[in-house]
Amino acid sequence: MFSQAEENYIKAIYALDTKANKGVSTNLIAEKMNTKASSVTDMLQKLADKRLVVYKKYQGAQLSIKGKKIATSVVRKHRLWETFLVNKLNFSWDEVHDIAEQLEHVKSETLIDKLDEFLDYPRVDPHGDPIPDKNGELLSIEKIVLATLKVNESGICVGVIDSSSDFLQFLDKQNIALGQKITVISKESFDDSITIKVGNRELSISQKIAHNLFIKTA
Amino acid sequence: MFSQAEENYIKAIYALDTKANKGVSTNLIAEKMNTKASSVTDMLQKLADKRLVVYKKYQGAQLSIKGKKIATSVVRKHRLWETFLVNKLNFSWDEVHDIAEQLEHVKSETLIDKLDEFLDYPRVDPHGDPIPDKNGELLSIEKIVLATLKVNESGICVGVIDSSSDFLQFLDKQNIALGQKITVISKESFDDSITIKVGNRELSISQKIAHNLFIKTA
DNA sequence: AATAATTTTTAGTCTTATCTAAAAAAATAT
DNA sequence: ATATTTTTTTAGATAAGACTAAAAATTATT
Ligand SMILES: [Mn+2]
Ligand SMILES: [Mn+2]
Ligand SMILES: [Mn+2]
Ligand SMILES: [Mn+2]
Repeated sequence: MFSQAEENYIKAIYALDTKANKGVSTNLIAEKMNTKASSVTDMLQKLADKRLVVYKKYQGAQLSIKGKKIATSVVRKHRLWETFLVNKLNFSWDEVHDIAEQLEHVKSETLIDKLDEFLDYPRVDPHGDPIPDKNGELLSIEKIVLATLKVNESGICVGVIDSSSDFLQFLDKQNIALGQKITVISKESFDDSITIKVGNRELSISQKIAHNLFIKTA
Repeated sequence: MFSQAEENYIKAIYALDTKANKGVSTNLIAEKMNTKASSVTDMLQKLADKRLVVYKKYQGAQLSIKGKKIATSVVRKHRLWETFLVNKLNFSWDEVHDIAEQLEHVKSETLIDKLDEFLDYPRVDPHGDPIPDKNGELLSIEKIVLATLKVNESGICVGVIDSSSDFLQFLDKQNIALGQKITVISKESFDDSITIKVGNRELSISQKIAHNLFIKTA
């Protein structure tokens, strides 16, 4: 069994590990986890001893097969709990992250299996992120960033990149939600803002926002 | 906020605190928590510093008002989660204790309020134990131990004292469950066993079992 | 290629929660 | 009233996980 601290580090490495065959840097992990680089080094050595991570001094960390299994299992728990909180307990999508951050560490295989069943095997969480199945597999829907859509193109909003409370509440205020059709009306080159149609409303959003929404095109 | 360790100690003291105005002894707490007496002394000193416990050397510990509030709030969480696990996730009553032992430490007022609502404000948990309300109040149903019933008397089974897996599974096997009517048919003085009628079956139970079942008489 | 800046690691501390062994106090027995 | 036994506390260690400050390695700049 692994400690909450270990699970959190592994999850962070999993989330930061983008480019293949390159270790995730100590500083990146430290920033993500709000700790100091020295603490990260300590933990990486411990995780390496346990073969959860491949780590060589000054070369960052990569998850081992075993480490990756733990990562997906924690992510699975996190996203299932978020789904529970929103779908069953009527939390809104901007309130659930911190609670799921705790619930994801509860130890019980059966619990998660039963929760999965209770929720009717959801494939995505309230933020549009895929939920790994029991074997760690997750379906990857092809989705693109809204900013890349051209004028007159449209698609369905299927996810957010930034899932901070602030951003999610902003989307609520603008009545932008997952599942909605979004059409690009025009693009302003002088400030990179975009005018979109959501439902029957037109609104103008900034470049930054357009870069934080995932769209699925037909 | 309090650590899991602190919450567990407080809960243990709460559970062991029976006779008024007498501190709970160090050894009793140690036994309940599977730790050593010296660890308990350490923690009692810490809890006393934080005014959660009234503690004088060699005189055991008593919860302060503040300590009692924490205790009932943790018990409330424990029992609500147990209820969730049994009523919503279809766990059986002998499987939920260890999971609730973890879930009870998740920090979020709102979470527990919403869970309470989702469960429709249950008053007792799957083992018949009362669930404290938001203010820490718990309804005390008058219930007596089955062993004290006289021949021909009857009542409804409303709780268990021992809630170990072993005992609960034994009850399942005998088809004894909460809510059932139990009538005492006869008592054997040579081994203190009792013959009872449950539903339409008669069965003989030992003294020990009769001392671990709560009955509510009309 | 040498120097400067940045990143990462090491060394040493701290806190929490545990333990063992020994000392002290309280309770029990003679 | 002593002596013995039991309970409780203290003293000293250990492990996990964090921190600061300093040293070492790497990367970037001239
Ligand atoms: Mn977490
Ligand atoms: Mn999410
Ligand atoms: Mn607990
Ligand atoms: Mn219970």
